[in-house]
Amino acid sequence: MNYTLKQLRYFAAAGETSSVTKAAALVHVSQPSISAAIAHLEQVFGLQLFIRHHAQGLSLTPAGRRLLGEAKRLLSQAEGLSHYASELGESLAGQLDVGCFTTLAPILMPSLIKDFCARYPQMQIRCHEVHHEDLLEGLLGGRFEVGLAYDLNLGGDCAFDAVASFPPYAILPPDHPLAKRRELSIAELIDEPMILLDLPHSREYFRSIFLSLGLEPRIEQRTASPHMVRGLVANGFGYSLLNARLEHDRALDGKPFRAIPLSDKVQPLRVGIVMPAEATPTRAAAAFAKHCHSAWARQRFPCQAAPVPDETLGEARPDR
Amino acid sequence: MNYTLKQLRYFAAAGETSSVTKAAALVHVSQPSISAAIAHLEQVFGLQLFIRHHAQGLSLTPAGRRLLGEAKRLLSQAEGLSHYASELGESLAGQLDVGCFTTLAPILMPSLIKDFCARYPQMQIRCHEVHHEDLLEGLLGGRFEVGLAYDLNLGGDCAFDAVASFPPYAILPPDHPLAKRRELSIAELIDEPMILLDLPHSREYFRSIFLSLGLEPRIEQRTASPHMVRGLVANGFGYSLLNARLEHDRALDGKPFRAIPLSDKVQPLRVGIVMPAEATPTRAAAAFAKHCHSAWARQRFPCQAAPVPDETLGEARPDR
DNA sequence: CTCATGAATCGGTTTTCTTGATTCCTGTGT
DNA sequence: ACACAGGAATCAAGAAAACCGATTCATGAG
Repeated sequence: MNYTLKQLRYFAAAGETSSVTKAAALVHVSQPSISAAIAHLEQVFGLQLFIRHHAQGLSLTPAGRRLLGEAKRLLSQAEGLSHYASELGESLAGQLDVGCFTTLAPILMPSLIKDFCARYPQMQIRCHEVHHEDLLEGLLGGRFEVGLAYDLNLGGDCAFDAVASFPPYAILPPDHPLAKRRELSIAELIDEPMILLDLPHSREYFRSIFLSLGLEPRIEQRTASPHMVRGLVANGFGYSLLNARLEHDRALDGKPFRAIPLSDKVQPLRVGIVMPAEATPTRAAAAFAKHCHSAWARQRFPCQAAPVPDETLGEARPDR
Repeated sequence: MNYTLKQLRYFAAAGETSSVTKAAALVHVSQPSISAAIAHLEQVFGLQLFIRHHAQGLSLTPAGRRLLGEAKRLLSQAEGLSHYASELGESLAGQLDVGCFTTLAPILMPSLIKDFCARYPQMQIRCHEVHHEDLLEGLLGGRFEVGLAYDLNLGGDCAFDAVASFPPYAILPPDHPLAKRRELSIAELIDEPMILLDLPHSREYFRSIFLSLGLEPRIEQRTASPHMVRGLVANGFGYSLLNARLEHDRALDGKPFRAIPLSDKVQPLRVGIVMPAEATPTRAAAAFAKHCHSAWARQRFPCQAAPVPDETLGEARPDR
């Protein structure tokens, strides 16, 4: 058997007023309740808290007086916990853990974080660069509150809130015969050797693009790194398709390549906020999501993605 | 509406096991109880603590994880309070406030405190020198836990536990004709001028001694200070009766006097432990009371009082 | 001696806690 | 594809407790 915060509260009231009746008035409760609470505490502590003066109120015993201080301290800490909890839910202060798809992170997050923290100086964002599976697992496992990723293959557990759309574009070696074109169709490239960005989900995405046109690419090389793709293309191994575009069209080894929009109507890759489907987001998480939307609307990112058209926005969004 | 320590306990268990069922087993309670507690906390905090994986347990949200730490801290503090309370009641450590009748204090308390603290090194005694009324008020008002005083006129609110008895003795100027006697009867002194120790209760006590013999003293001077009484006697103003005896029979001005036992069968003044009647004493208080008894039995005090004979011991003692 | 005050006690009522049973969902093994 | 096991939510019912109004009891004041 143990005691209750409520009993402590009643005890503290009685200790401060030296009267059961006054304490009852103070905490808006009947006099027997106070009496019972004190009796209960005295029983579980095996300790006399008050000495009763029959028609003259109470006074604390020395032990009771010492306990009163501790009790009040505990009560205020309990109240502090309550405050802390609501702060966690409502305030725009503290730490927000964001999981971001690896290749997207260095392109998007720095300016997002910078602007977000400028707007909410009390907040600090910790960005975790993870792969798709880790992102989902981390979101569901509570390591992150928000994720930023492509909408490939999210399970039903996570809701995707599209923010920007990345149409695929072709990249070619600068000396390629088609490299001067303003736009290209996939059909024109189909016989060229292709470098495939071979990541768990991107694989299937690019495959679906070719399938939708009834074509089959001639895959020359496959690599899991976008930088490697650019390097191979810049060094003349073939063409490739990518979605995220860098500010300057150069591979990491400094060799240039050409990026050319596609004329085909193909499904763009969408980037958006990912959150656990049924979880009610924290105010901070919601603010971050909103910030992503407005950041995209306000300024174009170096990656040059188009804002998501209105009719495709916000689907699969959690309803609270 | 507010939360409960029990709910926090259930939440902590769930947070640590990441499972409602395991938590239920951990705290020996049914699974719906855990579920309900979590739901309640989430409601009052307006904050999602867990995300539920339908057939796969729970995991904490970031907010929940942060709250878990605070919750566990609060819980351990609550437990600490409980421990502290039982310590207060049971342990022989900490502070014990003793109220002692003013004139008795410098005679009795120093060695009592010294021996008590030697036996219980964790304890420290604070001695308050007070008058009779203040002693009773302080005991009932909770300023002291134990009192040491004469048994004069305690109200029914306080119980007296006799420890030692002080038979009255006469003091005379050294050049008085009767000063060389080994003992005296009051009848022999009755025509001499008397110095009365005129304190609230002692007054009536000395009066009752004379009344019981059918005599009336010839009161020459009255003073509220025992030291003053001795000074007046030593300077030849008359005789007096006192109870507490000093180690050396000299007034504060250095003048000697003579102390002579009385041959009359008069009621001695008893000294004892005073405690609120209905209060259950702290272990420390009980230990102090016991210590007083054994100290008296073991050694004679400078005041030369006799130990209380068994048959008069312990009357009006609280029954628990 | 009566009255006012204040705490304890007592029954009855309402609220909350707790629990077993059930349902619902998901992952797994056949 | 299917049954099945594991696990959380839900439900209804019963138990415990908290709460309250009324009463009682003890004390101090007038």
